[in-house]
Amino acid sequence: MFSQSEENYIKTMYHLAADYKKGISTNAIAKKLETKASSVTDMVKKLSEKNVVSYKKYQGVTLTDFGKKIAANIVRKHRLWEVFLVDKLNFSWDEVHEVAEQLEHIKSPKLINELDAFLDYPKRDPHGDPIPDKEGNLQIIEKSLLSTLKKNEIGVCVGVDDSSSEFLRFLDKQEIALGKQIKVLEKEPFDGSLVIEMDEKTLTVSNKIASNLYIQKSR
Amino acid sequence: MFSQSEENYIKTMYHLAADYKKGISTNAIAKKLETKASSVTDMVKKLSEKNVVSYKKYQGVTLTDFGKKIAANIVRKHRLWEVFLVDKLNFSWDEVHEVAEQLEHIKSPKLINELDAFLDYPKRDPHGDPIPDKEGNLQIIEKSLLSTLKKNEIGVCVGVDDSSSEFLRFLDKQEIALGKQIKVLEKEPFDGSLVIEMDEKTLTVSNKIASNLYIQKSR
DNA sequence: ATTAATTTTTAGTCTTGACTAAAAATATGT
DNA sequence: ACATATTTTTAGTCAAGACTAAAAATTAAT
Repeated sequence: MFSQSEENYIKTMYHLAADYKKGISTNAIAKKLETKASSVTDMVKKLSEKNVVSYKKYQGVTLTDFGKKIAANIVRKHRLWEVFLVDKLNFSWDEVHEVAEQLEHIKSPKLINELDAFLDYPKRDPHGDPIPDKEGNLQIIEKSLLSTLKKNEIGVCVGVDDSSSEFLRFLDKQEIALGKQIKVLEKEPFDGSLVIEMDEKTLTVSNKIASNLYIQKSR
Repeated sequence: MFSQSEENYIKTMYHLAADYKKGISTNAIAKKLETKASSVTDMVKKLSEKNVVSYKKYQGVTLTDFGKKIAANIVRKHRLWEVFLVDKLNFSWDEVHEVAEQLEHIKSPKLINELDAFLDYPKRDPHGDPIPDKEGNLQIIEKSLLSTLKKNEIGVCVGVDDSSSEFLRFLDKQEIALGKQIKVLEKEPFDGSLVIEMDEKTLTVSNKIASNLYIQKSR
């Protein structure tokens, strides 16, 4: 059994793993967790003792298979709770994160299995991120940043990269949501902004927006 | 904001208050929390600083009005989560306590208000205990232990005193549940056992059972 | 009313998880 | 390649919350 603090480290390393293929730096972890590198070193040593991570001094950290399983389970819980909050309790997608950060630490296998069933086995959370199954596997879909689509390409909005409240609320205001079909009408080479068609309406989005929206191309 | 540990102390004192009208002993708290009296003294000092309890050395502890409000809110959360677990997630009434002990510490006013609405504003938890409202008030009903009923008195089962798994599972086996109508057919003076009628069937319950079941008398 | 028994508090220690400052290792720039 | 900059680790503290053992206060008993 792991403490909340340990779980937060494990989850953070899981999320950082993609960007640090050959070992996550203690600094990167410290930045994400808003703590100090020295604290990270301490924790990493402890988790190494528990076979959650493998770690050689100065060489960065990687999750073991065991660690990955623990992590996937925490992420599973986090995302299921997000679905619950949005689908059942009228939370909007920019309000769920903090609460799910707390709920993900509740320890009860029955609770999470029943919750999964109650929500009808959702595959993705409200931001479009995949929910790991009980074994920790997650279904990958090929998605592209809207900014990488070419003129006249069409796709469906399937996720966001940045999920800050500001960005999510901006999307709400523009009525951009998961599942919406988007077609690229124009690409402005100068600033990278895009003219897109959505709901039979035309709108312009900046490159910054387009670089934070994931689209599953249709073909 | 209070730590989980502080909240556990506050809740425990709230429950003990009924039995210790003029100050709760540190020993009583220690027993309930399965800790040592010296640890309780430390915590009580801290909570006294925060105006949650009033405390004079060697004289026992009482919750302040502020403390009572905090406590009622924790109990409210605990009991609402219990309703959720039983009504929505197929938990049985003997399985909910531990999980609710964890869930009661989640901090989010919106979460608990929405949960309350989602559950359709329940008034009692799965064991028949009243759920405090947002202001911390709880609706009292007059209830009597089954063991105090007289021959031929009739009532409805509205709660349990002991809510250990063993007792609750025993009740399940006998099909005794909240809302069931019970009539006392016979009282055995020798051992205090009762012959009761329920669901048009007759059964005998020991005094120990009858002293742990609350009945609202009908008249 | 003293003594004895019990309860409560104090004093000091331990663990977890954080911190700062300094030392050690690695990375970078010319 | 070597000096400098950056990153990482070590060493030593700190606070929260628990513990043990001893001291102090209260309660009980004769």
